[in-house]
Amino acid sequence: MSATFSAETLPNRFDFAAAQPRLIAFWQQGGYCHAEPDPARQPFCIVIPPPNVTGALHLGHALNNTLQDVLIRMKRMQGFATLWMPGTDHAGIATQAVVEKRLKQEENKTRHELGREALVERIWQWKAQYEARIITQLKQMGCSCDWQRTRFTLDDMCARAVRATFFDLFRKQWIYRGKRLVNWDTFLQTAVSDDEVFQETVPGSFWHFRYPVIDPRPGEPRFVTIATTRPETMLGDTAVAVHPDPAAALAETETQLGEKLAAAAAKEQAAIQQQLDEVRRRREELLPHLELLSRMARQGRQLRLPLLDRPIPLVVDPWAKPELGSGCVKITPAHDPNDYEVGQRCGLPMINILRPDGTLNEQAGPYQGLTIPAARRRVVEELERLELVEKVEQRDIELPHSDRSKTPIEPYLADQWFVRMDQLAQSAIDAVEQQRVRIVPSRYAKGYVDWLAEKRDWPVSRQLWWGHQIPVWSRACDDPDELQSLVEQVARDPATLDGRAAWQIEAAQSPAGATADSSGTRAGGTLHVCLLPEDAELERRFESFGLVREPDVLDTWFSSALWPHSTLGWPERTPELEYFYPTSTLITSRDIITLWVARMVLAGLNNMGEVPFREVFIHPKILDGYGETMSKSKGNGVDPLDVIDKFGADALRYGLAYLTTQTQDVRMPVQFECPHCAAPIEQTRKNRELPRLACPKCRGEFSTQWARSDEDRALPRGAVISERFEVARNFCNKLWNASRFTLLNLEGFAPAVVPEAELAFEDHWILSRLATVTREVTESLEQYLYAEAARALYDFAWDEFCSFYVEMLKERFQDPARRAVAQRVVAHTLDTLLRLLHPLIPFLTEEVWQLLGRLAPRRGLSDPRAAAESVMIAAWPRPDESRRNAVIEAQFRKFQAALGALREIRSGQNIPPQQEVRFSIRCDRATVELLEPVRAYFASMAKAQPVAWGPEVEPPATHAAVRAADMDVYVDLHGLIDVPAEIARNEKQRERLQTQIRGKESKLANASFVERAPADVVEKERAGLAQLQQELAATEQALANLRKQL
RNA sequence: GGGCGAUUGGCUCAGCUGGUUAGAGCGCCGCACUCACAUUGCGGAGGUCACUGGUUCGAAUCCAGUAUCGCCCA
Repeated sequence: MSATFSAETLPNRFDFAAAQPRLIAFWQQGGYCHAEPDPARQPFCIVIPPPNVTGALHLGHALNNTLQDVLIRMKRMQGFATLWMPGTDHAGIATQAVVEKRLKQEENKTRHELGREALVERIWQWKAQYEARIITQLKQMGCSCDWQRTRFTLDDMCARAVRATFFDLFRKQWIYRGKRLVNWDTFLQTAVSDDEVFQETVPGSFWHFRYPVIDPRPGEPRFVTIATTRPETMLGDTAVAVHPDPAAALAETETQLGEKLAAAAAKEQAAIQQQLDEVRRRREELLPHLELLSRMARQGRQLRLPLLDRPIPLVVDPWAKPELGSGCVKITPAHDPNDYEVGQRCGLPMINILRPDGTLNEQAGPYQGLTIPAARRRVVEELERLELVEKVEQRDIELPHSDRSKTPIEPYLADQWFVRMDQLAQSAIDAVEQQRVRIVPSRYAKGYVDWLAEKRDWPVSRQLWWGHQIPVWSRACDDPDELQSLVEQVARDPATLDGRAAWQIEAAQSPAGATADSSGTRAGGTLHVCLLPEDAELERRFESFGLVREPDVLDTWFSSALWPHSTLGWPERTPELEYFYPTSTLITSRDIITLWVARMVLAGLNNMGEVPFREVFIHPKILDGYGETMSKSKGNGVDPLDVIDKFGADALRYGLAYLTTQTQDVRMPVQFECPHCAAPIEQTRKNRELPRLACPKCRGEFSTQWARSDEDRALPRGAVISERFEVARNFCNKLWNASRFTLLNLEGFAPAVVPEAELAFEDHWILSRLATVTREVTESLEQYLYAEAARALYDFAWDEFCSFYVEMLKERFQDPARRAVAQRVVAHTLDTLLRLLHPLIPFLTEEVWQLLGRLAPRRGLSDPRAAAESVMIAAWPRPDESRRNAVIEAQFRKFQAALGALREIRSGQNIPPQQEVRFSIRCDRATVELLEPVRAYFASMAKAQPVAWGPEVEPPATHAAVRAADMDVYVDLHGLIDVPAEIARNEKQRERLQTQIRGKESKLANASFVERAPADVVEKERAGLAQLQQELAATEQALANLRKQL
């Protein structure tokens, strides 16, 4: 092992590509990431938001996991028993969708052709592939998860927790089955939740149809007109509604519009006035007609549904808006959410006309078997033939689409399992309102509480094959006696008696809420049995009773909701669960506060009786340069591995943390990188969708993620990266080189206690600054202020440690008398800086830590001791308050100001860098005291030799002057002066001073300012003014002198 | 329609509880490669802090409204 380094053995760039895999292995070998319950220490635990196995991780995940790792690494260094629980999510619908899509593309098969078992097998293969990739990505980012504990939401451990939870809720009757209108994805043939639906405006038609009145009486209309955007749904109509009191409704609308008009801005008034006129016109022309229809409805009059010739009632319901369309509305309870509610209120039958695959069923009569678009065309054609089409309008329609398949959603009446939310939601609201769970930033608590307060029952069944199959076996019995005997049989089964099985009865639908096919009256009901253990024999026994297992699986969020306790072993009371639960912090992005965070809280409270985590930190989202969210489907996604390849994992992490402020989303312009010449090519909305691009620099062609054809795929791939990481990469490199310089100068290092008296001025300064930065960084990270921590370290490491302290060391290292102390202080300073930076840039800091350990295995100022074998387990620095010294820091700022003045003059006078200048400073005695010890640094840092300093210093005959921090710095320009340049510089200076003086003068001329502002503020202004006036006089003098030399 | 957030130099962002000459990085201009680092150093130019009112002696900062953008919920 070499004990010294040379410039040859230490490269001048940090070779992250070589270091990363080596250090990952080193950490793994050390077992530093593994956590066991340890009663001697405090626990600190984070569960990872499990990335879903649909695809690889993108930059958003990189951000999310970086923030977790930063916190985990700091807490580990602070001495907590630290567990970061990793894992992935099966993401039922999303993953099944991608595998099905691929099956269709590559083999032109549907899942039904393949069969349940084979499809699930394929999805497992997909999962294995992506889980491995995700974990590789996390490891390469440096995530210090406890990999031994890696979980998957569909593994046996999670499955037990899911089953136990479902069983518990079922037994409490908090889970039930019911018919509900669901968002049906006809492509995937499953219900999707409201959260998986997005609205999209598409051009469509608005058809006005006439339905004949049955046996109209004299004076009554022969037809009622309704309008629809979905003509085929008329086959499922079970009523037409009219408002119960159209006059009142119109009056109400008119009042509202009147108020709006009075309050509206001028440019909006015309539009509102037009609406108002329209309402008034309607009251004139349409109201009598609507009132007639309303009376007819109350008399129980009926209409004839065309095409199917079914009599349907005219009903009254406030859903029919007199101010819109004809004022009447067709009611299709089984295929429209609003109509469903009307159906419930009016006790209408609900006729389902759809099959799961989106074709029409037997209820559609002659249209049976047609797809929705075909049925729509036929219905319109035939109504036209019957002359029942009044008119067709073209208009834009907001249509719900499935987020998963991107196809239109059909509202559809289906059996679904629900979790009753009233009590569960309330418990989760209380937890946040009572601050047992603290959400940071706190503004996000509002959305959480508002969402839960709706207490909408949670539909948890999904018509999928990939997921936790619902552990319920059911049998419908029309005959009440048969049901009774079945119940008795189940109730006396040993499994029921010993609590492994539970049952409930779903009453047969009453006619009002009846299903479409309820032709006969079912007086019985359906028995549901839930089995707790996964036990084939038990299942067979219950199946022998005629019970059939529910084919549906559970919503993915059902298993994710259990994540904080299921991963720790629940329902078993494992030592891990006892020790680490409740976990400490959850770090996630805002879009899943309701979907996931809220559900974890209520599930944790239900299962554990305790919240799942104490704090939730909500971090920003990463947007591209256009402010759009990044996603692979848009083509603006960035793969963290591409960033790691180009800039290194540390740069990725540091860059992300640097951008994590409390209020802003992260905007990150994205570039392609030409694989031929490495030129960055700005990504645009246009080029990001192309399969191949040509580099504008070298003309070379390359492929993108969209490459499909063999020809495109043969081209080299252009990575998608962001130059925003350059800043972080440069910072890492700067730090590497400062470390390199230190290492190259530590030869002969001998640890020893450094007495206060031996410390140089700059040592006191850097140690004071170090103590301050230590405190700032610790406090910032503990409050999730990542950007602040990163900035504090950036500024300290670059502008103070590198630009001043290391520069000053150059001088000291040449002096054998001062060398040893300098070595001890810099070793200690670097040591502390590495520890502070380690959570952000683990690789570089570990690499340097190891190198430093070879030269300075024992280090420290007051108590030199052996360094930890890895910085990862070194103690987190504690701010040494006794080192903080405001006087020293103020003095140092004076030195910096003097140096700045010299550099400014040098640059303004175009003095060549090699040319030494002589200077003097007029200043008070105290300043002389501090300048004396730093005398030598003026030569090394500004190539300037001090001639004199003190109160009596007079400027040389030919000079340039700068006033800074109560000092007049004079550079002797004898033989060097560029008079016009100096005049220009002074004129600019004069102008600046005059502006500032005018500002202060007018402020002080304001009587109320002088009277009402605090005395110290006024005094400060006066002093400032005097100062400026003095500077101005000096500048004027200098200008006069210079002009004489022209 | 409701809620939340944003709007600061060409770009990306700081600026906490009102008093600063409004800062940083990138980009730009000038100078400099011999001793840690050109992924660097030194200097410089560039902003009436979206708009309109209000509070105040004083507003980028507090309040109200407007506009634009983004997200969430209907």
